[in-house]
Amino acid sequence: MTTPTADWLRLDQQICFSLNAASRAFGGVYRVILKDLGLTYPQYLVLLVLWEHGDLPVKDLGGHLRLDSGTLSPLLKRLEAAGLVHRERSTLDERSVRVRLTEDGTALRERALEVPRRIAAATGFDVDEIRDLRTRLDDLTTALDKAARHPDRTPPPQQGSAGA
Amino acid sequence: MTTPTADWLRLDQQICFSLNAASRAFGGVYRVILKDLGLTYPQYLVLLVLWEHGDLPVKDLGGHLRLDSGTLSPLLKRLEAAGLVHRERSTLDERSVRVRLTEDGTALRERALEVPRRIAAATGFDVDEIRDLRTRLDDLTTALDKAARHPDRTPPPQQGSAGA
DNA sequence: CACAATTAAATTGCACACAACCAAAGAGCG
DNA sequence: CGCTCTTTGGTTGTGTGCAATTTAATTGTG
Repeated sequence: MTTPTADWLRLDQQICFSLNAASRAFGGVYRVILKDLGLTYPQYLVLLVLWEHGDLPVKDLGGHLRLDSGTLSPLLKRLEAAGLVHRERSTLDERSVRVRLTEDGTALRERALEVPRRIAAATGFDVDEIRDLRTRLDDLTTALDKAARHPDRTPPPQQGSAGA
Repeated sequence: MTTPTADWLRLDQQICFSLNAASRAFGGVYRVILKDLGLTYPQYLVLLVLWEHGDLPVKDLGGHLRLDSGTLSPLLKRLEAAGLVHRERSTLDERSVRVRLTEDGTALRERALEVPRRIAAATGFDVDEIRDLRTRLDDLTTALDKAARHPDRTPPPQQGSAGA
């Protein structure tokens, strides 16, 4: 109504594109900072989960990170080649592969403690702003995930959605 | 001060990870919606720019999207194979390659007008919320880009930043 | 004009993401 | 036990994203 349809393609771009750009900008900063540790950003995320939760099967790791085996398998192979984690099949359930930190992987945590401060400094945002932003993003993710599971049960914006 | 150093690795994870997760969640929704148009999300972004600005050299396209030729070259090759754009070297400056929409590429815009409405519906956010979020994300991107260019000239977060 | 420096694209190599498919192992049931 | 179904990881193929290198064209300087 208020916006001509022709402008929608610009408005639309701004939402998703801003998110995409911010995500890649973060990636750029992490890339610089994590280079000292020999890690990529996704590898760092995997280690964060392991440092916090200890040994985990690949399945649970993917649950925490929202990643599937197609992404995690080669990534974990590289972390194992770097000597930071070790993979071993569970004896109870041989389908499951448990990911365990090596001594080097555990030790790397000490050096990683520097990372958050440097990232926070790079953003220039204070803690409250960050927390607020995070909350909104998580709400957005939840809504989008739900929408992705159902194909498109969204009623047109006109008309009251009395259908429920 | 307020947070034990050991918890920083969790706080840190939440900011960047929320952003990353939201970005990928958006990607998932776009993937479903754009499948009808035979486009990926980055390809759609390229077309958005071309629909808005008309013909552009690869360089300017990358400027709008914050992407370099390493990403754009193969992407544009695929768009050209799909018959949506055409590439031709400029006669004035033969280093430059101009990207031009074909008739099919121009016509696709009509069908793309549906996309923003479906995306907006998927988020469940209203226009003001979206705009506010976008503003913050753009601020974040600006800060991060600046920080990425300078290695690490950020003073410790204590001390009032009276410097301005 | 010769020649170094710069610029625009393309190419190569590496690392995600994700869909689709595959194989092995477990679970449930006759 | 045999059979099917499900679960868990792995593999393959496609498409980005980005660093580093290469090639061709242009610009700047003497």
